[in-house]
Amino acid sequence: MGVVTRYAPSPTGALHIGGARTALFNWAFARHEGGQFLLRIEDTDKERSTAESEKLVLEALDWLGVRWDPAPGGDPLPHQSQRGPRYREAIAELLARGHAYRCTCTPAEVEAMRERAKARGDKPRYDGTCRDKQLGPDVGLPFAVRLRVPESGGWTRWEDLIAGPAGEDAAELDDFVLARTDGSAIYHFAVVVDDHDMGITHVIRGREHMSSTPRQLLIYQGLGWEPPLFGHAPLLVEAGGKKLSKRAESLSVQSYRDRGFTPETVLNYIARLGWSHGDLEVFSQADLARLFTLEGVGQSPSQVHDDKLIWLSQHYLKTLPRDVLLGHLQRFLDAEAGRPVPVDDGLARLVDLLRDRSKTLVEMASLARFYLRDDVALEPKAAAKHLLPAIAEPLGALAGALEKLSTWDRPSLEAAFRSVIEPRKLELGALAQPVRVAVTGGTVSPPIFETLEVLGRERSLRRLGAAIAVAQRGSA
RNA sequence: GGUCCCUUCGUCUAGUGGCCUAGGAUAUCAGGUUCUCACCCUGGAGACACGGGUUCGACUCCCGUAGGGACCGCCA
Repeated sequence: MGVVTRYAPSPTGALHIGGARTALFNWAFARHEGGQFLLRIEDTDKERSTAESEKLVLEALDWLGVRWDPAPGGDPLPHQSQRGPRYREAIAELLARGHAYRCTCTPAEVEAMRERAKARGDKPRYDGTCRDKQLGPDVGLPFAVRLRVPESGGWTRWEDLIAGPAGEDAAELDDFVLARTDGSAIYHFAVVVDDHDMGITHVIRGREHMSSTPRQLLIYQGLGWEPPLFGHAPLLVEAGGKKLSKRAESLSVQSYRDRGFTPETVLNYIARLGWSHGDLEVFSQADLARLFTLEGVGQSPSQVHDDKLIWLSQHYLKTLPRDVLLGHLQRFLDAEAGRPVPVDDGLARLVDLLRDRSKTLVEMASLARFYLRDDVALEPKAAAKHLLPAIAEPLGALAGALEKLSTWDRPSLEAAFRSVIEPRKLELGALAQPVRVAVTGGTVSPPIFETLEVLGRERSLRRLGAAIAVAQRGSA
């Protein structure tokens, strides 16, 4: 029987990178083992679950390229909210087997007994008031259903695929609720039933779920089902060391996208958070499918820092195939230009020139601004420094030489520059920098010949002319 | 409070008793290259939380201490 993993988000907000990593680990493990990776929406909390959140989560997974397989039976995306009847059936089964019982204690009463236990210095827990009452379905009072936790025994031991030997004494657990008074199942129960029904063989999730694993094991036990194998990955924490908050908007997958990181970058980044493969740093999605093992997952929490993310971003900007890069870049180009931008030959070449100089797609689009728009303004500081009267004459000479050029390519452009600087004993930089300011408005751009070549004769000469006028006025 | 978990350079990590005067990456610093910015190249600084054991030998095993964290709901 093959490996089947799953990711089971609750749609209560955008997918943050902690969740994305869990999804990725499950995906990568399943692919590596030649198994299946399933998705399930845990929306039993009607208060907090929203369709918009679900959309955000799916969109994030899609953007990252994490694809899932349909569940047994063909449902591409099971929702817990649709499975109420099945949970009731399983609850009835557990009741019938004597591993659960009806409890008529009200939440207020339970709260009170917890308080009393705490006051005594004991662990706050349900005291078993209804455990042996043998209450039937006809008690006449609203009732919840609780698990009958075995008195003793090493029931909750398991060999964690990541953490190693784990578990605790069942005596530490109290008789927790499985079904609410309205008959609906609580999370721990729904998860067990779902994982069983979906044929999940390996549950890979965050460490925060580790201490609830014993309870789930007890449910499997009560139902007489074989539990899956568990692997609990260390948490992702914020830069300060705090747990990732659901409200950490800045850590949502979408926010990384909007900051101009490519999906390849984000995927690689989260893969290396808590997982490693020797000294390798760069992994494509295909690499992950090939190399991912649970042995490579570490034990300690990882902080989310931008350092390596930015380095990876730069790496992918430099190495991604041109069409892939342009696909990612398009929306940033459009935003920078303020209109839909057709990607012509010149723009494609410019993008190649920008690969080495951009940390993000946002920066790349910004550096392309001089090409995307004709309303580029001269930066005051740059103009004040580089467009002085003394440069007006050489710039004029250059404009004249450029106008006479029969071909507008790198060698011709360079020859034109030489014809101006050599007789005047100027350094190339003395002329290049003013020209750069003239055509891009600022002091940063790709090498000057390439910049002019890409911009084209018309636009270059027009901007040069305007700059010469500025230089002449310079100190006057 | 209880149970459980974690602890190697700032950060991500390699390391499964001798290969470790602890490796890589990133960040940082200094040089080089250069028409700007970057890229790139070279070099520097930078860690086994602490204390006890076990052992011929401990970053690696055990115990304790400290620090950090997760979980203890008719939330997921």
